[in-house]
Amino acid sequence: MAHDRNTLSSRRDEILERATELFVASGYAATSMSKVAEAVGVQKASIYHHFPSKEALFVACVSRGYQDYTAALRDIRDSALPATEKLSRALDVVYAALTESQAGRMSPTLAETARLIPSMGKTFHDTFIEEMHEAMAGILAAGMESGEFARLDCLGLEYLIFSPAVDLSLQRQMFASFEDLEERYPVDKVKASHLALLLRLLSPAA
Amino acid sequence: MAHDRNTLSSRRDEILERATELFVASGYAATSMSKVAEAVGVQKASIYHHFPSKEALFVACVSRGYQDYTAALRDIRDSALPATEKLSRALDVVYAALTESQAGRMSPTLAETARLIPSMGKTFHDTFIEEMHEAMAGILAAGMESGEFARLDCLGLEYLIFSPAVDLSLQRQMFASFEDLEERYPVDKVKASHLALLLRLLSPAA
DNA sequence: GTCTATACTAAGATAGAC
DNA sequence: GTCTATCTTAGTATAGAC
Repeated sequence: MAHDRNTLSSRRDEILERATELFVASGYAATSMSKVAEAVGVQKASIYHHFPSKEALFVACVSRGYQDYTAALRDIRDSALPATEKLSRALDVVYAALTESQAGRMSPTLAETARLIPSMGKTFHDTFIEEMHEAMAGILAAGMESGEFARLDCLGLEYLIFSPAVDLSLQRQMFASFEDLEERYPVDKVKASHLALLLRLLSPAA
Repeated sequence: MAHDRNTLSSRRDEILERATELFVASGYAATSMSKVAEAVGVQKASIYHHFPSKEALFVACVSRGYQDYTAALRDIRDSALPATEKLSRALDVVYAALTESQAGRMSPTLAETARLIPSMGKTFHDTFIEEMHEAMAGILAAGMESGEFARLDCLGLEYLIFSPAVDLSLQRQMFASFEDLEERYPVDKVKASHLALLLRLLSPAA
């Protein structure tokens, strides 16, 4: 909220960076404050000078990293593009957020942590899920209004749009150790197939 | 593989039952062997007489509970029903497996554990995901063959079928503490909307 | 703001009596 | 097969010097 004077400047940012890497790699429980300290190259007690608890550190790690994506989705919604183009670009953002970003690659950890730390779940829901769904709903509504999309039930429709990316993100993490990960869970192929099917479904011709 | 003489008979089964409840409620890391022992009403050392490690106990908990659903899906595939009816019943099974069963309600825990215990991930993938996808692929192929379904790209299609249920299961667990959980993430409504959209998408008329 | 040192707790697991 | 007792390790977090 105050200091973006330098890039990855302060010790605090350095801790967030290393801690995020560890949470992504090993999950919440298996990431100890000792390991974070070791990765940063300071003593454990120093971490506690910057963050009051492990929980607070984790929340801080998750909070950075989604804003860019929600903002990008809102920009698409507010653009003057054709609805099909909006949808295509929106899918790009959703898949990027869930499979490329560090926060997205924490999906299993996030899911598991959200219920154990209710405040975590609430924050994540309000600042990411709600934001993304709202922007996507706007894109769909505009397309239906203009006649570019068929008028369909939006409840299931939003699941058809978001869930494949969520599921793919999850499976890529769950089975990250598989040798044939990229053949079995290929982001670009799934996204392309997904988009084609959505456009067929949304086509007003039928 | 050997003993289904009585229902929930042995001490071993009792341990599995209580441990599963705890894993569902608190996740893997927060469920200690002490708590399992306490829930069963025995000493911790006794648990180790039945299971060599916490990891083995967890694997055993997950392994029981999915077989019924994969079998049910195969039965639907092998039935003589119309393709649309098969799909409808298949969705019932998928949503039940993911939102009603104890194993399904472990979805965040399972996701987080699968990558930390690669053997877990492999087992889960081979005995559940692969089985479910194979049966569903059979249902779709038969429908396309008979002309009841349009011939569509099966990669994205399988995501459109499974992922909404996966996502819903996940969110219901992540946000289980929300007061408006049932209004926000209603299983029956989502399932119905999901099915209607799938039938539209698969309609060969277009 | 970082260090050393340590308090405190609890985990997974084992030994050996009964 | 269950118990009591214990080993070993490691975690989160804090106190207080520098």
